[in-house]
Amino acid sequence: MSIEDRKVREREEMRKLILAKSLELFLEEGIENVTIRRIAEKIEYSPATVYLYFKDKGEIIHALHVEGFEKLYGMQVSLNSIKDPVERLRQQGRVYIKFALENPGYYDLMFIAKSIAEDISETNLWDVGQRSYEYLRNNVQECIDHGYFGNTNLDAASFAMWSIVHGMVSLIIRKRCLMMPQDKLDYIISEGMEFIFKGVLTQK
Amino acid sequence: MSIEDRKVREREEMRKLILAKSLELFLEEGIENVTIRRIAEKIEYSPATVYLYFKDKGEIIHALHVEGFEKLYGMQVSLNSIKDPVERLRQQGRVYIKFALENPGYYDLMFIAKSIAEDISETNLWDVGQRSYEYLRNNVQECIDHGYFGNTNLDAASFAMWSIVHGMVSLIIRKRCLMMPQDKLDYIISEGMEFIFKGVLTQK
Amino acid sequence: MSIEDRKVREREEMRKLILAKSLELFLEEGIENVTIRRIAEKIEYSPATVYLYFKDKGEIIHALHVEGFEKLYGMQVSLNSIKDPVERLRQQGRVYIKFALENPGYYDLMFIAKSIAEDISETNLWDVGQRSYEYLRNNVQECIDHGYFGNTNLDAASFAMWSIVHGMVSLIIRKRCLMMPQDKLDYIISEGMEFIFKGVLTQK
Amino acid sequence: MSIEDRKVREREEMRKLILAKSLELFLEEGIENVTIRRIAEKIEYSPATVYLYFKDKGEIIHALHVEGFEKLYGMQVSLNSIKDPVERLRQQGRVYIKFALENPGYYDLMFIAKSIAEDISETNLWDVGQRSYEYLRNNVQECIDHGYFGNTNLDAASFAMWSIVHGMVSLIIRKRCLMMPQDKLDYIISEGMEFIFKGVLTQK
DNA sequence: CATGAATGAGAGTTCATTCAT
DNA sequence: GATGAATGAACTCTCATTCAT
Repeated sequence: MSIEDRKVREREEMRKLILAKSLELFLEEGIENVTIRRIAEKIEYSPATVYLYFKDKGEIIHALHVEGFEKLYGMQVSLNSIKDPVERLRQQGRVYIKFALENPGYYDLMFIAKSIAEDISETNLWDVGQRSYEYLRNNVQECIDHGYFGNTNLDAASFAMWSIVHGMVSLIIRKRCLMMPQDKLDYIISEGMEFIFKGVLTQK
Repeated sequence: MSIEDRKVREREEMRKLILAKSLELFLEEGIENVTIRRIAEKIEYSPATVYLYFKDKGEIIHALHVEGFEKLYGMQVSLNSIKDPVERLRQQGRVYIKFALENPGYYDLMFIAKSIAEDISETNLWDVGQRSYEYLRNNVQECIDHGYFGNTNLDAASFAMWSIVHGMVSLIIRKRCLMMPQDKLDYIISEGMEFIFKGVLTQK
Repeated sequence: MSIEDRKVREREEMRKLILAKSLELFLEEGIENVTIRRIAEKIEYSPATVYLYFKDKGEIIHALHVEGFEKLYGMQVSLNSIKDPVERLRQQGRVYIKFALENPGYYDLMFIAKSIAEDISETNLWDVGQRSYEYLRNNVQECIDHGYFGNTNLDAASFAMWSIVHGMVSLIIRKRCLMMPQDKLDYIISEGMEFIFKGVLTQK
Repeated sequence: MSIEDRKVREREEMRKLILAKSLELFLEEGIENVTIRRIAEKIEYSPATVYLYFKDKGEIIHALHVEGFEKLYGMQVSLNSIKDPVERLRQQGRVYIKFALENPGYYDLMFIAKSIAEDISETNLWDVGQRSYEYLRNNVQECIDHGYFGNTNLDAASFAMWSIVHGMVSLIIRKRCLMMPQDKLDYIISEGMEFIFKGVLTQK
């Protein structure tokens, strides 16, 4: 039994290694420019070896996708303990941005990259992504229930809240903010968030 | 003279045809998957013919880029006549979204696509893109001058306003909103915008 | 009649222009890297125009070939007035080297370039080249008749004399002498020639 | 171990096959007309396979270059045992000609072909070629030291000796001697060499 | 398990050449 | 006479993928 265990474990470690290095490459080179060859080089195995662990390039991307969504969801639920729905929503925004800027490779794959999008509807991939949106939506509902946000439509408010954070991080990740003072980006982000937040909160 | 005129016109039309079809391809296949060969197929000419009108693939992308920014800027300045800076800003948001959703190919290239970003800083390409951001920033400044937006930092507010519209359209263009009722997207967008807008306006 | 004359003359001038510029290109870029496009650019006409004056690239090369041989032969016969066959041979060598180093484009084409060689046997191209060799051979025969060169075989001596000059200039033209002091090349050449010449002359 | 050995051997054999066939092509078609595709066809593999053994076309040419110079140098040093510098020089000439006519592909690449020449000075490629010339130069110096060759300049004599052999073989390799009786070429060469040699030796 | 070897397909690009105007 | 437009064929090189070992 223990031999088999070890093999399973080793196999799992190899998969993780491949995924980790692939993610690095995605970020460095852009998703379309990542080749099996380059991944193989990075893990210091032959290209053929990669195929022993993943059916093809698509499967690697898919796996990273799932990982990313799980990581994000994990960060989200860690805020469950915050009772006040408004404060929790604020922190949700903060944590979302944190996740994106600390894991731009994952974020790119999950919310920006193109080639993936088509497959999402075909596979059950979105299920796992869906959870995060539901989570946000529930949070917004709670805020509404507590009397904040005026009489806003739930979906509209949820989408708006998602859009503001996604807008910020995706502009940064895709390098459309190079004209801004890079050392003040953190400040601009949090002030901007607060600017939006203060506004939507005061709605009666 | 008219013969020469015709030739110039035909040449210009061919360039436009190539650009138009290229843009379609960018949207359908993603920027990295657009090849000279595919463009040639789409316009029903040989690959070599494309090179008679554009030096290389980069020039095609660059041309589309410039076109897109000019189109957007044109739509922006068309709102100059609106006196009230707040109303103008609101309409700016609306027109930005309209541009993006009606020209997803251009928008993708300009604000989402990856491979382009690096070259932007090198060429004077960004100059023309810069204008649009400056335009927004000036509009926000005017709003602040008129006493709206409280004591918000200019850059933070500008970035936030840009982020909200970019967030919305980029999530839609990159197909991350497929779980939402597609027929209600327009409603969700405008309600969402209004939700944000009402909030930021009331700030003292 | 004079109109036709003018046309013929103009045509001839155009051919000369094409040939001259082609020759420049051969030298600069290497014979294989000369393209009709580049020739066209240099004469500031369209590529199609070149085809009005020459059937194809091969014909241009062929024409230059003939020109070159005629030029060389002209320089050779200009030494006819020298009575002493030995002195005449010495000057022949000098003039051959002079021709090669002053017209490296022609020389390359005539005696070094590859792609030409095959066609030589097929066409009557060699006839004109042949003359020059015959000329040398006759000169050597005269020297032998005058008692120089000992009892050497005519063909062997002729070939040797040709080889020494060809060896020198072809090593230089094809850049195999870059390790030598370039400013002393002229000296090395003439001293080397004299070294050989003095030797062969003294043979009884 | 023997499996690995075999693989190394097979790899080496493949490299040799590619080099050998490339050399044939250089000779047949001229260096500019040798394409990866043609090489691939000749070895009956796909073009991509060639890239498994050589980084690019340049590397193939470079490898052949080095091989050629080493082969020639090897033949030169094999004459070290000859004590008499004059006799050694005579044999040097003979062996140089032998090398060239038995390995016209190598020789062409090393001393005639064009496109290579430029790179020579840039890389350390010439170092290895340089040796051969130094070898000749030293031999000439020895002859001078022994009182032969009169008061000739060292460089002039060396260059002349090199030119005579290079002239002969390059005229033959580049097919400029088709008008001579091909079956007597060997005789013409050796008689011609002797004609020159006898002469330069008798100089006091 | 790991891989070296191999390849078909396809990328961007350039060329000599033709032809209608 | 001159040319703009067009193209088929060829180029170098890279990639995802397979398979025998």
